[in-house]
Amino acid sequence: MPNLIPADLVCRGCTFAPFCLMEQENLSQGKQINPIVKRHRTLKQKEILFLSKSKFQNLYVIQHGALKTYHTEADGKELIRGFYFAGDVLGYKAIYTGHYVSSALALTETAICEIPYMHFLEFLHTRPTLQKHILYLISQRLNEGSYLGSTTAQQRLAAFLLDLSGRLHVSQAKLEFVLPMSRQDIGNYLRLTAETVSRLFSQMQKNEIIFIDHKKIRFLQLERLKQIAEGLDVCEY
Amino acid sequence: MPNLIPADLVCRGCTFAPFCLMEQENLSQGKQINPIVKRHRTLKQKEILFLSKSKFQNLYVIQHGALKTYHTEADGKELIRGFYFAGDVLGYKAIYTGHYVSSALALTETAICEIPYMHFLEFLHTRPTLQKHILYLISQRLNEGSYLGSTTAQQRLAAFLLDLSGRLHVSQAKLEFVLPMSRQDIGNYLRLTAETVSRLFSQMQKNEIIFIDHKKIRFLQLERLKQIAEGLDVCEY
DNA sequence: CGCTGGATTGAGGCCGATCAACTTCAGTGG
DNA sequence: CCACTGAAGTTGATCGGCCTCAATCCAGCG
Repeated sequence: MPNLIPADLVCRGCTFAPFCLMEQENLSQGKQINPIVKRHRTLKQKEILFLSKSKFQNLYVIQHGALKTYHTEADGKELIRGFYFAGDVLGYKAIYTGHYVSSALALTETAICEIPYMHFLEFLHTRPTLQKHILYLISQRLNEGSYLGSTTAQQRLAAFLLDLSGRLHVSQAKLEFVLPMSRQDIGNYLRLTAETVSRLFSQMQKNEIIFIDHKKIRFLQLERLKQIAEGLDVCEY
Repeated sequence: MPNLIPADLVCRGCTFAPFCLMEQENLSQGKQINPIVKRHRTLKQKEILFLSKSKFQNLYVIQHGALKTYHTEADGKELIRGFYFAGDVLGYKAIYTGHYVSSALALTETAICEIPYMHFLEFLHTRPTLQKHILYLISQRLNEGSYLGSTTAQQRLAAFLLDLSGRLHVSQAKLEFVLPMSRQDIGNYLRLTAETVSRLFSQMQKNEIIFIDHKKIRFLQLERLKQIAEGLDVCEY
C-alpha cells in the first residue's frame, strides 16, 4: 500500500492532500470505492503528459518538477498558456470542454499523480464535505495570472518573477532559485520576445534589483521588484 | 411564490437553472432548506453591485442586462477585468479569496438573482448529483478570455467582438447587436486605448468587415472576422 | 573538438500610445 | 425652442516601447 505513507509525508503541502487523506479514512472504514489516485508516473525532461484535443480523462497533481502547457496556433507558432509546479493540478479547463485544451510538457524531470476524473466525482459523492474544498481550489485558478493584464513589459516580468518565487516555495531568507524554463518560454507566456526578456533581465541586473546568471536568479531588492510589478517604480537604462 | 414561474420560463438558458429546478423538487418533497436565491434585485445604469475587497457572501446570476468588473490600480487608473451578461455568474473568484477581487458596476439596467454562497453549499450537500454541474460551470470560466493573449490589436478586437456576439446570444441570421460598453471600456479590457479601438472600428468598416454606428454593430463578413481573430488575415489601411 | 540550441547585444522599423483638435450627442435649464 | 455643458467618439501628428533581423557568445554534449 504505497498510498499510506505519501499522503502524510510526501504529499505535505499538496492542495489535493485533503482528498487523499479522506480516502484513507474511507478505506479504513471498509468502504469500497475506486482509488482517486490511479497511479504515479515520472516524466523525463521534454516528455509530453497530454496533447491538446486528446480526450479528457484524468486530472494530474504534480508531486515535484515543472511543466508548461501550450497551444500551437493556426499560424504555426507556439503559445504558452501556463506553468505548473509541485502541488499544482493540471486539467481543470478540460472539465468544461471534455478534451485537453492545451498540450502539457515536462520542463524538468517530474513526478505526478494520475486522478481519473470519474473516480474523483464518485469519491466527492461519498464525501460532500470536500465539495467546498474543490470549489476553493478551482476558484484559486481563476485568480492566477492576473498580472498578464499589466501594460508594460517590466511590470509583467517583475510580477511573473514574484509569482514564480511563491509557487516554487522559495525561501524568504535567500530569495534565490532556478528558472525551470527558457527565456523564450517566459517571453511567450508574457507576450514578449526572448530578446526583450533578456534585455529586461540585464537591465534589472545593472540596477541591482536582481542577480541573474543563466537560469539561476536571486532577488536583491524585493521591495523594488514589488513596486515595479505594481507600476509604482521603473528601472531605467 | 414568484420562484416557481421564473425557473421554467424567465430562467430558460440560465446556467444556474438546474440548481433552481432541483430546489423546486426539494420543496415539493417537503424538504426544509434555505432558498438558494435569496432575493431578486434590479440595478440602474452605473449602479454598483459590489466593491472590491468587500466581504464575499453572495454569488450573483444575471437575469438580463450587462455588468463590468474592474480594479482601480495603485497608480489610479481603472482596469477592466471582465464583462458579464444574461446567464453569467459573478463572484467565483471570491470563493478563494473570501472577498470580491474586483468591483462590479451595471452598464445598463440589470436584473440579478442573489445567491448566498453558504446556502448554495448547503444545497449542494443535499444534491451531490449537481456537484458535477458546478465544476463544469467554473471550469468554463477558466476557458474564457483566452484571446487576450493574442499579439495584435486587430486580433484581440476581432476575437472580442465574436466572443461578445456569442455571449449576447446574437441571432446568427442578422449578426447585429448593441455594444453595451464604451470604447474606453473595450480598450481597457483589451489593453488598448479608446483611440486605437475607434481607429480599428473605422478600419474594419472601410474594409466592409463590420458596419458600426455608435454602439450599433453588424458583422458583414463573419468569416473574415474569424480569420482576423485567428491571425490568418489582416484588414489593412 | 565541433556542433547545436539558448542567451545576449546591437541597429532599425513599426505598431500602438500620447497629445491635441474637433465633432457629436445626451442631459439640463432658461 | 435653443443655449449651455460635459462626456464620448473620431481623426490627425508625433513619439516611444517593443519587435524584427542579425551577429556574436556561451554552455552542454556527442
